[in-house]
Amino acid sequence: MSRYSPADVEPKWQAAWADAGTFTATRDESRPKYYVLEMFPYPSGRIHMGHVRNYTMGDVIARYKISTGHSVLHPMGWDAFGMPAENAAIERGGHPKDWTYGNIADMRDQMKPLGLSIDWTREFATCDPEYYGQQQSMFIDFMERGLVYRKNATVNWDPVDMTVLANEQVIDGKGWRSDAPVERRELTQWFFKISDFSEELLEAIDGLDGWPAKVKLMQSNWIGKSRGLQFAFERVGGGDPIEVYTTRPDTLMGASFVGISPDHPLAKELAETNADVAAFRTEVAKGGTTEEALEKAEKLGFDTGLTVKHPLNPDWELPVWIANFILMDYGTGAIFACPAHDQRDLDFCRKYDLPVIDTFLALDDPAPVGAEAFVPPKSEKVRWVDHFAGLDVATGEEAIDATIAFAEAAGWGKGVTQYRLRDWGLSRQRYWGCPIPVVHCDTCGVVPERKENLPVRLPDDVSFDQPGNPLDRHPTWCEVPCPSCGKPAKRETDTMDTFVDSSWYFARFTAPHAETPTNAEDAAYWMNVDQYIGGIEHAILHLLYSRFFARAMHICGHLPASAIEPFDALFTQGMVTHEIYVTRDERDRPVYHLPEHIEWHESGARLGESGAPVEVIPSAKMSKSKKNVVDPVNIIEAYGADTARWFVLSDSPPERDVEWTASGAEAAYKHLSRVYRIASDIAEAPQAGAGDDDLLRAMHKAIHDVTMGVESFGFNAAIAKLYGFTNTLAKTKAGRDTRAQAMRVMAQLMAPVTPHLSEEIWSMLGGERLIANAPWPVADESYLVEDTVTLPIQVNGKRRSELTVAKDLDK
RNA sequence: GCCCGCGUGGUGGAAUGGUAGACACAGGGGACUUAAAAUCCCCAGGCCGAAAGGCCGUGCCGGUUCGAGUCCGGCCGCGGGUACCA
Repeated sequence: MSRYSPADVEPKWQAAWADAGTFTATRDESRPKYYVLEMFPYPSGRIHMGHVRNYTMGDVIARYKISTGHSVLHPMGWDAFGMPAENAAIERGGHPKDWTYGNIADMRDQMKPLGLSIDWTREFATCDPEYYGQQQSMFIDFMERGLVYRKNATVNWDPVDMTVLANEQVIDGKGWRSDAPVERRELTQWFFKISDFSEELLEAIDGLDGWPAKVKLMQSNWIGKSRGLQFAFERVGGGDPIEVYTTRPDTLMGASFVGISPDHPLAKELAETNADVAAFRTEVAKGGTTEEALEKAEKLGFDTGLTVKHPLNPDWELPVWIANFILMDYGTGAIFACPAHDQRDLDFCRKYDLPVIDTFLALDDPAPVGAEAFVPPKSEKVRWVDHFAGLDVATGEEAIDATIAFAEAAGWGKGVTQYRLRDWGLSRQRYWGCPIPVVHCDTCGVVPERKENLPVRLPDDVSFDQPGNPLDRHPTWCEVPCPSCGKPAKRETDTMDTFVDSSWYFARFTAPHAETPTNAEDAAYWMNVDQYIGGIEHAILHLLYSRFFARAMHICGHLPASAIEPFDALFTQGMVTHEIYVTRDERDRPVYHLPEHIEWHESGARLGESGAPVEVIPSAKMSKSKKNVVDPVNIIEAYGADTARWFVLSDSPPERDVEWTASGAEAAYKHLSRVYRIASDIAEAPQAGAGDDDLLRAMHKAIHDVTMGVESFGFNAAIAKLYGFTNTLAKTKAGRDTRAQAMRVMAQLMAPVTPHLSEEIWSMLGGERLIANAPWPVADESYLVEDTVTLPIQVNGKRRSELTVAKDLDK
């Protein structure tokens, strides 16, 4: 009997699939199509366990769908633009292009031994000019349809390096290289008008039946529809009134002050003549631009000395403050504060000794405000002590509606629907991205490049020896004739956010070599993606941008109306996590270390090289920056791809995070070896022996359970059933033919997960052609019916005994 | 801060509101072997008990229910996102 040897078996069957063209996707109108897609990888250079888990899941689905008669599209590509390539060029020299394409070649080499059912003829990278040229063409289409525009936006500014920083490059409010405190600065940037689609994107969430509820909820909250009251406070002593927006107009009688954003036009105007205002604006411009940084920053205020009149009582004057927690991007950039009913407002008023009007809404009687604000519940009834809108006892919702109606009737305010969703800023002041195909002309203004001049290619001759965007410093690349008037003009040097690249790649896979972004027939046949699989970390941005892009592409004629929701079903796999190992450098900044460089001693974890003690941080998402990554290549070399595939699916439910530990791969290998050994024994057994109903019953149960598992992403449960079926098959006294039949079914049920081993067993036991093309087995229902049922006997909800009875009492 | 998840033996986990811990890993015991590896068999939530059996047990506190790991409310801990990481 031969030993199971993946090193011999796996390449053999990969060659057989390639010869047979088993995974080449073909448009075949006679068969139902199935498009399965995993979120494509960033070419970091090494595949990791998260990739193996992600692509194995997609592969299980793809292979299962092939065996159930579908024409399957299962492509792979590379999300190849982005910062790490530039960082590599800065740190180690070389060119981002060489680094990226080298990484792609390396990763492809690591991925192919996994035996994935990928149609490699459709592979592309987003940094291929053939891809980003089509993207530039669509950008121009979007411009023509008013889906793109320019406006000012805030960026992280490193005042020492004189460059824009990504949020990731801001560490504790300081630039990662310069260590200088970061400032917020306004810059003219390109935007997609995703906010025009707020309502549509929100409403359509309801129809996404194949999406996880949590993702739909996150997207809804992100779009953040709210109804509120917009009205103006008249200035005492004249001047432009201050427009405010509030979602809690029912608290208007508790107003304490009017607050404006530091970026509000009035604040900017005051800063021109008042040095203190200017100094305050500079002070609060410190720090990064993330919502988290803004929310967590100390709440700071500045009294402008201006006052406004309360809309319901002209004698009631409120002070106007500039406050750093008010965002210019949301609402009107101005609010009124009600300390009695909002904790943040209360904290602010206590800090700056502003008036606090005692509770005028209460569950029972009005009570003086202490340290905690009473937030009126939206759905519970509350006594409305002030009767200005004709209310007595009402819910918050009713009070809000009544106040809006009251204001509208009186003519001093109007109900307004607001969305939290902001337009998508796509400008990046970086080299390694898709160039924005426009030209700045002194005469004609901003002019799109002519389509016949696309792609606008990135120049190869750039240097990364100084901070900032090398395109800005390029001596000739920027100098172009105006596409409109032909006079000398300047090319746009901003490149696109890499989210643009990943917002339509799924459509490009349907016709990766087309001369236009998509091809109508191919898009009509293959779209939508039937099953999309990827990490939960993309629940909001990538998926929302893709939903927007599909709509914009439809408007421009690049996708059919049926494809505006491009992903029929979404599965968010959990992440592969690992402990993080850290030491500190001389400036007490963290230095991360790979797991393979750590040694474990009695005293704890130590660095292998120096023996320095290592701080162990609890398991978190595997990431390059934290270096808590494990290389699957070692496992594939030691045990084979099938073992790695089996292992990543067997131990944890696919939607949950899994912490990688070294143990387990060995066990998976032992199990696959055992299955192979049992199959070999059967193949060599004499042609004799009786049938066995128990074995057939177990076989049909396994078909049923595994099919259910594969269809519902219960891969770990399906594998547990296969363990059980293996135990049954190992112990059975059934004859050779029945055992062979059962083992062929076992091979088929395992084939989506362990395709190489399954092919080997299939051929060993007389299966015809390739198992990859064999039709999926169907469970015979008559074998699934149990004759008896066991009933628990419970007394007061506690199990006391059990009773086994025949199901059919007549028997 | 805000939004969204998750929390079950030593470990990964299983369990349409109905016998908690399937299936594995690690561990213990045994068989085979000159020996080891490999393989096969058995044990195994905690506590008490020789056993039969009993009590406790799904992060914590409370609630709904004949019955809660599962549903509801409030905490605690961990993770993801937070618009320039991808």
